[in-house]
Amino acid sequence: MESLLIGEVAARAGVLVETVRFYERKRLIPLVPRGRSKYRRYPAGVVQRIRFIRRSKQLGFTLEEIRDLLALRDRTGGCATVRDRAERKIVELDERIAALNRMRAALGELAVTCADEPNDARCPILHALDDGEDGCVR
Amino acid sequence: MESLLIGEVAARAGVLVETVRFYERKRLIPLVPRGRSKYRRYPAGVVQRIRFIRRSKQLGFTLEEIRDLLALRDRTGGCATVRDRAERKIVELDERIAALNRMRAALGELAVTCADEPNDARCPILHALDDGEDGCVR
DNA sequence: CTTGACTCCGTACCATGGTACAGGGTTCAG
DNA sequence: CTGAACCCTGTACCATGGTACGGAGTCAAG
Repeated sequence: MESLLIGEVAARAGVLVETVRFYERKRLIPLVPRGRSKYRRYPAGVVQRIRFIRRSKQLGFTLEEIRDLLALRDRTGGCATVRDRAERKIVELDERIAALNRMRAALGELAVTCADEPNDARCPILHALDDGEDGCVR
Repeated sequence: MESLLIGEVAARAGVLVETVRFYERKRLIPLVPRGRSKYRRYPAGVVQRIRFIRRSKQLGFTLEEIRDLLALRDRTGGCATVRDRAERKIVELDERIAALNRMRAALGELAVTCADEPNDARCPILHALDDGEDGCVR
C-alpha cells in the first residue's frame, strides 16, 4: 500500500502542512512510522481523519473534544457514547445561544431607546453602560 | 479632591489590580499622574469607567470596541455614533446566533438519527463526520 | 552534480483577556 | 526601626487553534 507524504495529506485534506504537524502534536492524528529518511509516511486514511476533524470543528467541537470523538471512532462500538457527546454539545450550544440572545435582547432594547430619544448630552446607551445594575463584586 | 490608589480602584470596580494595569496598557483607562512616589493616583471616575467596561463586555463588545465606545463617552455628543456601534454589534450577534443555530440544528439531526437507529459498527454520527459534504479544499 | 521542491525540528508568534510572578520601592502603624 | 501591606516594572504564562520561520536534511529530475 502506498503511503503519502505530509504535503500530499495536507493538500488532500485541505489544510496546511503545519496544521497536520500541529494535529500530530495535539495527538489528533497518530505518530506514523518514518521511512529511511525522516519523512512521515501516512496511510491514506489520515486524510479522512483530518476531514473528520474539520467537520467536527464546524459543529462546534473543540480539538480536545474531537480527540475524544476520534478515540470513539477508532474503537468501533460506542455509538451510545458518541450520541452522549453530541447531546452534551447540544446543551452547550443551547446555552451559548441563550447567552448571546440575552446580550442581543439587552442591546436591542438600548438601541431602541436610543433611537426613540437620542440625546447627545446623555446618550441612553452610554448612560446604561455607566449605571447598569450588575453583580459587580464577584 | 481625594484620589484613589490602584488597589482601592480595583476593589471598588470588582476587578484585580493587575486587570486595572492591563486596561491601562490597553489604553482603556488613562495614564494618570503619579504622586511623589510612583503610585498611580486615580480620580474616583475611573471606577465607573471600569464598570462601564465590564458591562460592555457583558453585552458582547471586545476590549477594542470598548475603547472606541469609551472615546465616544469621553467626547460627549455622539449618541448617533454610539447607536450605530450598538446596531453593528447587534448584527454581529445575530450572525453568531445564526451560526450556532446552524450547528445546533445539524448536531440535533445527527443525534436524532443516532437515537433512532443506533449502530455500534457504523454510528450515524461518526459516519456523518467521516463523509459529510463540505467545501474542503479552501 | 546541482537545483528546486519537499521535508525535518524547534521555536516564536498571532489574537483575546487577562493572571501570576519576581524582585524591588513606599507607606504607615506600633 | 521594623514589619506588614501596599505599590512598582517587566516578563512569563494560561487556553484556543493554528501560522510562520530559520536552518538543515532529502529526493528526483536534468
